[in-house]
Amino acid sequence: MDDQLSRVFSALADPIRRDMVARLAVADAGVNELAEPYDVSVQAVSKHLKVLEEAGLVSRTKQAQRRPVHLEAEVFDLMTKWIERYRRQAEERYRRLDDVLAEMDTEQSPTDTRHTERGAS
Amino acid sequence: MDDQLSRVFSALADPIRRDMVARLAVADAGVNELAEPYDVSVQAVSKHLKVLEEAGLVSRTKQAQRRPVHLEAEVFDLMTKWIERYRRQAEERYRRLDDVLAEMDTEQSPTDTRHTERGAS
DNA sequence: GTTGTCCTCAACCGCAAGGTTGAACAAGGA
DNA sequence: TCCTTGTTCAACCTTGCGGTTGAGGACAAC
Repeated sequence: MDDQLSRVFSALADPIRRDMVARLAVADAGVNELAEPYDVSVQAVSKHLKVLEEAGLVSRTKQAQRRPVHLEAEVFDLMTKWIERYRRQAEERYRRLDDVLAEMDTEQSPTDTRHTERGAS
Repeated sequence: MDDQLSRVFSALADPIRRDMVARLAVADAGVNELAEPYDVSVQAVSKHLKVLEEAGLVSRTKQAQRRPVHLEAEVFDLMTKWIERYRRQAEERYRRLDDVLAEMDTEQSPTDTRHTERGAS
């Protein structure tokens, strides 16, 4: 858990933290406000926020005695880049494999053995 | 750690597992082959693969006594969708905020810059 | 058969993560 | 001043994760 990518993925592995990110995408919020929907203590939520902050996903600005939490969307790019890189690489592999198979089947009927694409929801 | 999204994020939070995914994007591989570069036992790597498999990121096909590991790229879409959704939402917020600020600038004197908080709604 | 290779299962260990409660701190309001 | 609100810190507990070693199962080669 040393590099940023690990911290970001790890931070988003928790359902509560993902939900907090989802809500912070709509509007900034204080800790109490954030803690309200969940069945855990405010201190637990404060810990979750610390994790998100250390991952670079949120920032807290001191404002009076409140500490509004703000979503930092830039870190998302880090993940997206990582994901897209290897997904594209894998898809490229399949494409090449399909080419090879197609070449082997030049005399035969062109059966499409391509992998299912973009299924999940 | 019940839903798939949590499993995927959690699986990719580990540097070794991310590296295995990176290598599997290039070519399928056996467990020993995968374990070779790392300074851990083969059993540990086997456990890592189990985590990746339960996250739906890889599949293992029985082939003789070997069990080649294959990367399943579809699950990446699950993450990308989640990430893009909230990033877009956050960016939309900033865009609207900028519009509001621009509107305030056009209607008021540009010396009024003390109110810079990015408040909710 | 026996051996060797590849892999997984089981039991264990150390440590960090996520939860709790109780106390403390900072700042506004009475 | 004292009280209330919002938040964090500290200590603790339990669970799960990543690592180990040792044993065992499946299959190819001999």
